[in-house]
Amino acid sequence: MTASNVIASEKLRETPGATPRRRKTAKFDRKLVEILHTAAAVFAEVGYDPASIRMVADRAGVSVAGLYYYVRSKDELLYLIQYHVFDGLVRRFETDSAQMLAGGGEAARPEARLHRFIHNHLDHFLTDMASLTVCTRELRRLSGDYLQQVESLQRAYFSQAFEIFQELCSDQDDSRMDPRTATLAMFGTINWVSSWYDPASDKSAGELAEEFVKLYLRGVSPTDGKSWEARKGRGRQ
Amino acid sequence: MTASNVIASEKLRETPGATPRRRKTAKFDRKLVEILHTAAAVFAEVGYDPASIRMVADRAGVSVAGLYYYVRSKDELLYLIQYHVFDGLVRRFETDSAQMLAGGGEAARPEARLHRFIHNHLDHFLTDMASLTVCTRELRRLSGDYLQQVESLQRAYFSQAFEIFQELCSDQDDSRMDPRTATLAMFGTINWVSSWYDPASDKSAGELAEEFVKLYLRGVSPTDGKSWEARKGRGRQ
DNA sequence: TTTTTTCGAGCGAGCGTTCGAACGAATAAA
DNA sequence: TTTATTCGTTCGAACGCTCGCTCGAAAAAA
Repeated sequence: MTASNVIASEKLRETPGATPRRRKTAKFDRKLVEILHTAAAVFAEVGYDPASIRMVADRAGVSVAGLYYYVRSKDELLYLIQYHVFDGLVRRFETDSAQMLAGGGEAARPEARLHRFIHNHLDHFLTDMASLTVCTRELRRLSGDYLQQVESLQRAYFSQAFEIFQELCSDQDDSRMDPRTATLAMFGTINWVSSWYDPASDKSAGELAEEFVKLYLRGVSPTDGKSWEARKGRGRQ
Repeated sequence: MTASNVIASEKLRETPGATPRRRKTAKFDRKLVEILHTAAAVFAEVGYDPASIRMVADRAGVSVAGLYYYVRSKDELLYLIQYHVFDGLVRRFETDSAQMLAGGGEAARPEARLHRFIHNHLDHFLTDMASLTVCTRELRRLSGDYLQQVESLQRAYFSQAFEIFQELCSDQDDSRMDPRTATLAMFGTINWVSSWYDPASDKSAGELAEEFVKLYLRGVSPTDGKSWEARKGRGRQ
């Protein structure tokens, strides 16, 4: 987390306007990260637009002007949150994936990699629910350069999953699943988690990942699938 | 559509404040519906909060004050859109479901009913993308009585799907899927559609429903599921 | 002293909402 | 037929409020 915050903070200095930008001190970076977490919490609670910069400042224990010492705008606040999350997700799975493929054997199979991908996502989510919630709920609220950079990471994240589904879908000629549809279906499932998950009463990230993987690999009731397939074929409506 | 608009309009008259409320004329109801569609389009484009009442009024071809003749507040605009959509979804599937169960045979099987549920949802979505998009994107933006009423319909909608998954999950003792998790996974998938779907290049509602049902009934690559299940069992991370 | 960090006060803009007056068409009274 | 009355509908203008954001100076740290 600390490592990728440095990246986000570097990103921050080289962003659009190319204004020189204040720099230095580890203390600055530390407090910026603290502010980002506070902002994510506020955004997750009431939504990005209804949340005012004054709410964030109050919760962070600084004045409004003090907040603007760390951040250029409200949009940048959201941008840094989203960039940090997607960057973390992509990087972590990239590392994992390389290891799994290098190791070969069971871990290199697409089924195992799908499991890893979903687990990675849900684990991130449980670790920082506020940020992940903000990422999925305010998906396209930014614009211009901010949006472009975030979308670039989102595309990379999508590709990681898409490649897995391409492998999973290719070993069957008839009634083959479209890997793009399957990928989007899965993203829907894991992104939607933030709208219902309650850490107090729901399953752990590991258990949930297990269930999702089972669901996507073999469906809801494995023995029943084929008999239904055979019997069906009638039109409806 | 006309029928359920009457309902929405009745609902409108009996809502919270119990203020007498203006009434009469089919012309009023017709124009209200037109305004709701315009509002849904604007909300879908820029988001509920960034959208101003003036944007909606302009697009609807009325003045701001003129808009408030039809609607009590911006919140009510969103409430009426959401109420109308969920009411339509629940009612239509209720009717379908009753018919299917009464007819018995193939159509009464949970697999067929799942297909019907998903098709119903996606069909509604393609017919009125703006409204459906607003419904899923601004899920909990309302409060008080408005929120309660919409959530009540959402719960009803969830139950309709949940019952199907309960049947689907029950005929297997070992490695049984949790029907609640499966239901939430499916809602994630179909709600997420509004964030990527492009009617110009993507599949039709029917094709998409077919793919989703296949995916949830038997997973991504049916022949592979079992071999993976047998081989797996190793821990990870 | 120099540099980094903090903030009270306030700017202009845009927001959701309201008000009172007016319009047009239909109905009732003359 | 004309006039008066009503009632559904429309709107220009403005109200109060909150928003994101900035400024210049002071405090704290180096």
